[in-house]
Amino acid sequence: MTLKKKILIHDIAKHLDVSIATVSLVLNGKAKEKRISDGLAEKVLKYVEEVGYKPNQLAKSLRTGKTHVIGLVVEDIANPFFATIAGLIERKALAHGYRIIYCSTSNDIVKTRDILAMFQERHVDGYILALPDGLEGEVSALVRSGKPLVLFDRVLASVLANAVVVDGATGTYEATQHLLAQGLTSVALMTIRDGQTQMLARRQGYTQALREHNLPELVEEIVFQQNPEQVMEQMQAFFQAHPNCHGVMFTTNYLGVYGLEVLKRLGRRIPEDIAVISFDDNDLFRLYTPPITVVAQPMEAMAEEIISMLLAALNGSKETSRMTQLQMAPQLVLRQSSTLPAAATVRR
Amino acid sequence: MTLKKKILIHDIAKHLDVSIATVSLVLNGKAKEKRISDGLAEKVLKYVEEVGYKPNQLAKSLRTGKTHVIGLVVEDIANPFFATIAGLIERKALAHGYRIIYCSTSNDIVKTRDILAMFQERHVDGYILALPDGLEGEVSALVRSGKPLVLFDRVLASVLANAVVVDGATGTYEATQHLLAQGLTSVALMTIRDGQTQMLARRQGYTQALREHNLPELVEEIVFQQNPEQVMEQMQAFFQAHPNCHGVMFTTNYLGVYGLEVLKRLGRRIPEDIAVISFDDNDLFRLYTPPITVVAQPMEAMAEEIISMLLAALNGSKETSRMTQLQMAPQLVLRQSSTLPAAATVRR
DNA sequence: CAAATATGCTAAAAGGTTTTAGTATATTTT
DNA sequence: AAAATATACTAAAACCTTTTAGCATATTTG
Repeated sequence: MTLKKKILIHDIAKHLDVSIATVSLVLNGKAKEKRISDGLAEKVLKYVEEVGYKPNQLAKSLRTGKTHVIGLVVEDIANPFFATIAGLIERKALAHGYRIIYCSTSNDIVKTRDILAMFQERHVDGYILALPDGLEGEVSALVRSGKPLVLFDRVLASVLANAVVVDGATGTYEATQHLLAQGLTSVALMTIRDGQTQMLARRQGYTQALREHNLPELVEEIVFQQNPEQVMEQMQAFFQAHPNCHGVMFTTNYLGVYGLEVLKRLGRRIPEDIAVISFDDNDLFRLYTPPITVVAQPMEAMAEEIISMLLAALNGSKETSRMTQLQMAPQLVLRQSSTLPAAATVRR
Repeated sequence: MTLKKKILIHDIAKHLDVSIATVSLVLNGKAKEKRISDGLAEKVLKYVEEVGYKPNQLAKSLRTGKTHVIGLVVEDIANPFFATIAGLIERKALAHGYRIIYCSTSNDIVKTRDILAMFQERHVDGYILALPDGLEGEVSALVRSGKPLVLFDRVLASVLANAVVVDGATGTYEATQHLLAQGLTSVALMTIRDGQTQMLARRQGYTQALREHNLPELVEEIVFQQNPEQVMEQMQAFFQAHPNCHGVMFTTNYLGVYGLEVLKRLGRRIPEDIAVISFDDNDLFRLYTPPITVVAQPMEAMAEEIISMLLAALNGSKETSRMTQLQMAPQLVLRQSSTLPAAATVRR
């Protein structure tokens, strides 16, 4: 039960009767470069191993300015989309020696501003960000400062930065086409009232598809940051007000979940009474009765791209830094919820 | 676009023509204690505010040994249970000025050992841990070292530490009773092959209920860390081998999800052919057809207890430290999946 | 053989803060 | 009026590294 005092680089140096600098250089792989003899380097390494010395990361960070920590900002870690992407990012980051410190924004601008300031204070080496609208200034400043940074899921209107997003417009366009091709004439879009770019893109794909069929749009914007019951009430009112709407597309996973609950309460059969498609895939959609057609995002590939983009920025020279904007293709996963029984195909 | 150099405490002191110590003391609220005059204190505060000086957290941490970071270890951040609890913990921690740095263990002992070492290196102030078995030594050492620490979800057999867990035995006991009360005579338990304490408790509750009814156990242990397809194959084989099993209980959310998929593939009707209950609640279970009866854990309350327990340890004196083990009651949420149609009640 | 270069290592500064022990003056007590 | 105490600060050590500039000594070059 010996309260053994934390061992320091100084102790190593003393014991081996060399200077602190020597130990440090060896430990940081600069022995060759700084002409420490192989014999001595080996001796240092051996003793360090023996006593299990680990440099104090705080002191190291203070001196080098590097923390090997990546700040990850998501909308809500409890949201399956973000939880999944966070899990994947974490794993890949860890494999490259980086840790993740994360925060959820709840899409609250003030809270997010605080989070960014906090990350900065903590000297994170890089940022992976899915931000609410309204932080253009902060992010621009960050980019200008040369901090490695990757936006994902959504970008900020006026900010030029590295980004990995999904081509939501094409996703919803194809999904809407799929519904219209079956003869539906009244397809609604359930989205959120918010300027987030990914939501705008998803809406645009829907709009384009309807326009090509000369059909009117039917968009319901869910007021943001209500509690679940309020959201569902709004949806319920919408569906009741539009009994002739026989198809609906939800622009994000939690809207889809709420929507399913509402349709269930209303006793609407899927797809007989109303065809359903949601953005984002998850267990619920896959296993629901009937299984829900979704526009799935390529989670694994996105995580991979995000991390490698960030690593490139982390390792790259400040001077050569170029912004990369990557748009990935989503995948329409057809399931029963959007496939009308043959009889119905013509009816509407 | 001025590349303004980071302002330091030294700059503040110089500009106000006082010592660095004075500025530091004022900033840390020790002006009164150290008898800095009100006038000067105010002047310092004003100027600091004016130039927006923020102390370097690394330097501060190096000096004080406090980082205001909490290390959170979960099994898998993409698992809804852990994602939800993580989200709640994050919010509450933030409200108290603590940040979260998290890692997923995948129940891998070696990986977890690394994570703990990493947290230590990063000087986290406290730990919130849901660990795989086999790290008794590490955690004991951590506890002995006096580091604030709270285990949750599961404890470690031989380790005495703060902990917040759910009374899983009672949860499954009541759930099983509920099934047996309806006349079922063959109820299976689908659990994982692993010594995690929460799983053992859940199994025990099931065992006790069956014993009271003089019925034989029917336990299938899913081999850990297979891929989804393998898990489902194992389950499928089990259900096929036990056609007379008319009730099943899953001991954790992802087993439940896999189970539903398998039962669907097999065309078994719920609850007519087989009644289903799962541990943990989530959107899928709530909205499934039929809705799935669950043993729900009190997420919000657990998060609250975890954080307040950790904060108590963080603020408490080293000397007075007492271990608290808290067991919370889960809630059996009855839904259709476990309620047999009247006709069936007697049949079996 | 002197000068130049290579080799092998180290002293000390730097990174930015907190905190202890102490100093100088002002005030109170005896 | 001397001694004791209170007041208002500050100098410098401490936290633990990394890294630059430089110092001996050994080797090579001209």
